[in-house]
Amino acid sequence: MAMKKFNAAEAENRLYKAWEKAGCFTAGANSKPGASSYCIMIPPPNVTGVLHMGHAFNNTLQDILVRWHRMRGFDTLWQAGTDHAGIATQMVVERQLAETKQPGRVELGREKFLEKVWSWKEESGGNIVNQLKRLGASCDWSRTAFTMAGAHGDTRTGHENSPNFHDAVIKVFVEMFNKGLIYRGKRLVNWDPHFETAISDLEVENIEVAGHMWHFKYPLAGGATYTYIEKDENGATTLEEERDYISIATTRPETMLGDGAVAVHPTDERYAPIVGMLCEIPVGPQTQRRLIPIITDEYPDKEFGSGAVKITGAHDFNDYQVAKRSNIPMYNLMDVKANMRADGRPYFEEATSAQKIANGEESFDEAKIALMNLVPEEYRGMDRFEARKKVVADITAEGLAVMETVSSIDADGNEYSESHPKVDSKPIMQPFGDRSKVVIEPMLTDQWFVDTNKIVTPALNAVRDGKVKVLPESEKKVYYHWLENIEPWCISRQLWWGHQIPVWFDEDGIQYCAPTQAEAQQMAGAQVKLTRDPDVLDTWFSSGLWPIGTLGWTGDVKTDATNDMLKRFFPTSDLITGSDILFFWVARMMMMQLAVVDEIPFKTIYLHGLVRDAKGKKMSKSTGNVVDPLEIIDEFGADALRFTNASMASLGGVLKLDMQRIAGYRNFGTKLWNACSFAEFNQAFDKRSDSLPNPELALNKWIVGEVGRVRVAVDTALTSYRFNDSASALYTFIWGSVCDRYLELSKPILKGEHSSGQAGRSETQTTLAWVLEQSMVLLHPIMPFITEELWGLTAQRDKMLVHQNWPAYGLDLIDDTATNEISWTIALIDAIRSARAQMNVPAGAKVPLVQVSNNISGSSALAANMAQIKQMARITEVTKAEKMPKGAITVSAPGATFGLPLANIIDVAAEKARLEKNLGKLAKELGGLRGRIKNPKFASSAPAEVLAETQANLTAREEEEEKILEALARLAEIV
RNA sequence: GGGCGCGUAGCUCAGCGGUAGAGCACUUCGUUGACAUCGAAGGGGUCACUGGUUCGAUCCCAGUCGUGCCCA
Repeated sequence: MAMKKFNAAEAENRLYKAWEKAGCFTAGANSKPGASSYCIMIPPPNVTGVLHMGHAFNNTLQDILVRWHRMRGFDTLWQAGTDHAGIATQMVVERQLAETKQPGRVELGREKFLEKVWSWKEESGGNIVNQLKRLGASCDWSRTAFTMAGAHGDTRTGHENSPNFHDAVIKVFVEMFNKGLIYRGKRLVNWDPHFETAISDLEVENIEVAGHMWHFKYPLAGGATYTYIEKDENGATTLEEERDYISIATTRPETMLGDGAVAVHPTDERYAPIVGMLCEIPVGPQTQRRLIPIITDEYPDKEFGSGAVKITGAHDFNDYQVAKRSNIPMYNLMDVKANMRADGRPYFEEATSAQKIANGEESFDEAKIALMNLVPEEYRGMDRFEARKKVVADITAEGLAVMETVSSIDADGNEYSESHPKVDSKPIMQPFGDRSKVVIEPMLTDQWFVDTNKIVTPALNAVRDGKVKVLPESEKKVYYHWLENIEPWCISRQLWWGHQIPVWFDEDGIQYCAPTQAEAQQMAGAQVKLTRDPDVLDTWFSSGLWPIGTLGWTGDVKTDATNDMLKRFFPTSDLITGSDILFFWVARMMMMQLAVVDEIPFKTIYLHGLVRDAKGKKMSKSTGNVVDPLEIIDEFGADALRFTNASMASLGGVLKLDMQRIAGYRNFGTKLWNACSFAEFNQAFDKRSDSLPNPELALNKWIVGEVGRVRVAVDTALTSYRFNDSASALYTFIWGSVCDRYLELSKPILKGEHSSGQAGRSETQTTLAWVLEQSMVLLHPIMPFITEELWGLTAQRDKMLVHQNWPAYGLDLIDDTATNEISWTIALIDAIRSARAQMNVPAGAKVPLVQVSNNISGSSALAANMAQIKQMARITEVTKAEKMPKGAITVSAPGATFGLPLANIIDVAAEKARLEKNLGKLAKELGGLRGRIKNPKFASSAPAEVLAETQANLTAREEEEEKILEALARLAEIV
């Protein structure tokens, strides 16, 4: 059978289908009786997702581990699935409705809109799954789970066998609610005005943008004045003036309308005289200016701005804390679109109430404050950024902006001064929604929270105690830091696509939490009118239950006790994911699993960084450096991409994707292919055997030992998650040991030009086939396609390679005598080749070799490998001589000296240069070695084996030096 | 500002107390029946800097400089 070139595009598709058809990836496939289980939960990609390099990298590592375990006979499950991606999916479907000129979400209403989402999911939800298949991912797709499975309207397409995630999520919510782990409250949250929903702080990106800091005067009430004194470090007065105002600095003037106080630091002497007084917010109708108190708080930084801070509890996280501490009312100024509120009573009435509250003449509570709209009429309904401009303009027009005088020189060269409002241009950190990209508004709203403080401890302890291992270890610190400072988790989202919160309110706002409306009704009583909370749960709340949810956990003790999958695969084994979602997902899974079933979800967490471009830049659409893994697969094949991923995956390493490297690993696949083609041509596979070869020839014994060595190297590497080490061990072995050495050395034997004759040829064929088959086996987890194809093409097989048993042999296969013989042979060939090249002997020219001295083992190595040495070093014949012939150049091998008589072609100067160069290198090494040996402290402190090794090294180097010196002396004779 | 990490060959990266490694790039040579997606032979490194620990430091410790990420 002639082997054509490997056609990745065709073969990958065909092989993947064959694996799937044969059920190779289903849970437990290829497991040995009584095997331990091994399970990886795929980090569920967004159902809206398209495969990017991060997925490709991450899933390659998972697939390597999964295939490796499966071949080793573990009861293996790689659990597949996607998450419903609340915001992203709602966004996609809304955009599609707009593009196709269909009625929008609000017009459709909740029920109809969700139908649209489900039908979108049916059509497009499987894209990412198909893309993962192209990578070769050997997930159990028959178990594909979905975090919205079982929810109202589920069409059960693309996740036909998914456990009912909805029921599980609701069950957990109700249980946690009943245990007091979930509560509802009015809190300041990150509000996304585009999607009109709360988002978690993890979904906010803080980006530095060019901003401004305005300085305004808040006049003191009743025209009060005080002496404002500024001092330098030495206490000397630098400024003293009478003021009737307090100066504040802000980057957000529009929020002044909602100010509840001005705060200064308790130790700030400048403002001590006016603490406790009232000052006026310098905006809004002049007849209705609100007065707010000047309070003290630790928060203001005396050095920053004027040292006085306006406090807007409803629109700033720091102010919120200050307001809470001092019981300052927090007036919400904006609506869900972050426009200035247009609801409520006329401003006059609201402001009057607010003033009474500030004066302590009127009591207030949260609900009352929430209803109040302190936006003056002329600002109502305005966009927040427009409102900012207007506030600045109005205050400046009124003369209440802090002014500064700037001196300039006019066109005629005359100096003049101008007064401007003081505005500092400076970079400020602004929060943006990671999906919407709009500026996030801190908003005071009613939301549901998980009281994370109550469930965080077990998650911390599991890692502290080592029950859960984190790799690389440095990530543990990040994990601790976040969990030790954990904030309540806002889990409600004002969206429609998601698990609707199972809480009903009666007309008094009493909460009834139950799995169904009927049960809630029962709790409330039949006559009570109930309304369900319209909000849905954060997607991460459901993906936080991924490990138990995908395995069909129900929360019913009896049912779960009979759940075979749960028993076999939970807790799972390894979790592999990007370190960027350590908090989003990993930490939450830890907390949730421990809170719900009191077990760790996985034993090892392997975290990796972001895949970057070749120069280390983040891939982004705006930079235009995004690499599409599918295009890479089209061009180089999935195996090349996978091998690249594996070799990048050093623990904690930076991932820089370089196309040249991918091409190199594509070539590596071709190299193995060609080696098999060579073996095929030499009928090696006709002589294949399933048993371990037991050859006579040192060459074959040697390579068998090398196979043992590489198997140990691969397993050691994978056991410690050092994917790069396993890739490089295989690369060096297959390309270096097998192709460059073994194949070349086997050629004379296979061609019948070797003294071992037919017997040698036969055992070499058998060994060659075995070596290549073992290469396919060991390489299969990283390069599944080309190895499976070779496996199928080179012989009739009982099983596909994907289910071939992983070998157990090891270093016991190494035969030291054979290894020495082959090392010696290779050393001699290399030495001759090197000398030839440096002497400019034409590559094709064959020359004789003279043996001047050789020890016993060297002699037998020479005899046994004569044919190989002749061919590979281009030698005509080997003769013996007592003395180095005149004009010969010296070539040495361990324990032996040879000469290449090149009298006619030798370039004395070149040879002298070559020898002196070698001498120079040796001198450096000898210097170091001798220095160490001579140092008495080295002898007394270094371990014996190091001592012996150093001594042996020195002896060998000295011998070499002697040979070179002799050679130089002979060279001198010629001249 | 706080936390974490990284500075090793032209480039991208391994290594990590005991003689500096790989791939790519580069130079020279090569149609030897697996392979030019190849082969052979080479050049190229005070392992960022400064101190310290040690018989011995690229590796451990401290500091400096540069650089990246995360959180304020």
